[in-house]
Amino acid sequence: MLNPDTLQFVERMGLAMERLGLTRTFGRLFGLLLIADRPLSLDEIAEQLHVSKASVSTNARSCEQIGLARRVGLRGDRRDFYEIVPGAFERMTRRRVQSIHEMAGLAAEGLVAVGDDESPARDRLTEMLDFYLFMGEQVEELLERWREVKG
Amino acid sequence: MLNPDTLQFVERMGLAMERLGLTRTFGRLFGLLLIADRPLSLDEIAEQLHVSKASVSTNARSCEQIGLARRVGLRGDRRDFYEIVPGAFERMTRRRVQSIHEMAGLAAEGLVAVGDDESPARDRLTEMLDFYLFMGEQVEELLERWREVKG
DNA sequence: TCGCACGTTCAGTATTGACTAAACGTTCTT
DNA sequence: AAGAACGTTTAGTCAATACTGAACGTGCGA
Repeated sequence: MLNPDTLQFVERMGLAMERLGLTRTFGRLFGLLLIADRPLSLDEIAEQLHVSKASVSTNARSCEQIGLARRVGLRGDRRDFYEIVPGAFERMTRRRVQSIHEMAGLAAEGLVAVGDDESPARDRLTEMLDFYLFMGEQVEELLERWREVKG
Repeated sequence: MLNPDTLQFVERMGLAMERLGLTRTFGRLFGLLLIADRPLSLDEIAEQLHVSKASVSTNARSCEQIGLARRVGLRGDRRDFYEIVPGAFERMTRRRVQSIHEMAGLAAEGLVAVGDDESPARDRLTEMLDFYLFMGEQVEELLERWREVKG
């Protein structure tokens, strides 16, 4: 059973993830794995979260595919156990950097669409392109620096 | 009428925004205002986007409240016209930096929940806290730098 | 003062999508 | 070989929510 503090942590992680465009259950799963002191099986997760095993199965797998969690085996047990991978947060952030690059790409597309003539639209799109190119590049650098120190 | 390129731009912006947790119509509205060479009225937007004026009204207002667009008046016209505010992308990014700080806060909360004993969970949460503190601080600095150069 | 133009709001609708229960396939165990 | 334990898949349900049409309030203009 989870104590009140961890329970609140799990719940808040659910809400936070929801705000990031993911689902609440996914966030809760991620939070649960974070505060677990050992890898958890599907049934354990389902019980703690009060959701069906089917839901846990899909969510855990997508969590794995995104690169935030991984399956591990425990000797003498043929169940799948899940745990958070080291550097999961870095991974998560890299995913978000993708959207920065996407915005830069969109800006370039927009510049083509508005043509070469000077216009407020062109100015805005130029600002957009500059901003996201700058941000994309710099955040990548931040991740590099982090990796050097901690990785 | 919109040419095919701008139409595609608007549509892709809709999809991109959707991926960021906002709605498609909101994204399309934002995209339309971006490539417009003058402020647009509610009816104009509704016509271009093929959505009801009611939907445009709410979306445009939320766009304004977020700080991405603003209303402007045109002489001899009592309609509301909307345009993108300068620095809208910076604003948008600042909103996303919020979630970084939130994650740092969650990590701190998690550390309290797991207690002082050494454990994998504690290690993970410590890594989480360090990472998001680092990122939050550094990205703020990036925005400062951008503002110095461009703002 | 009426009528019109405009923006907002509200109830209703439709769509999306996450979750559940049950069936299924597979792999161990006895 | 039969049965149990697991994970996955799928059809179906349910809730959330964005959008629509219509009514409403407001202020301008004739």
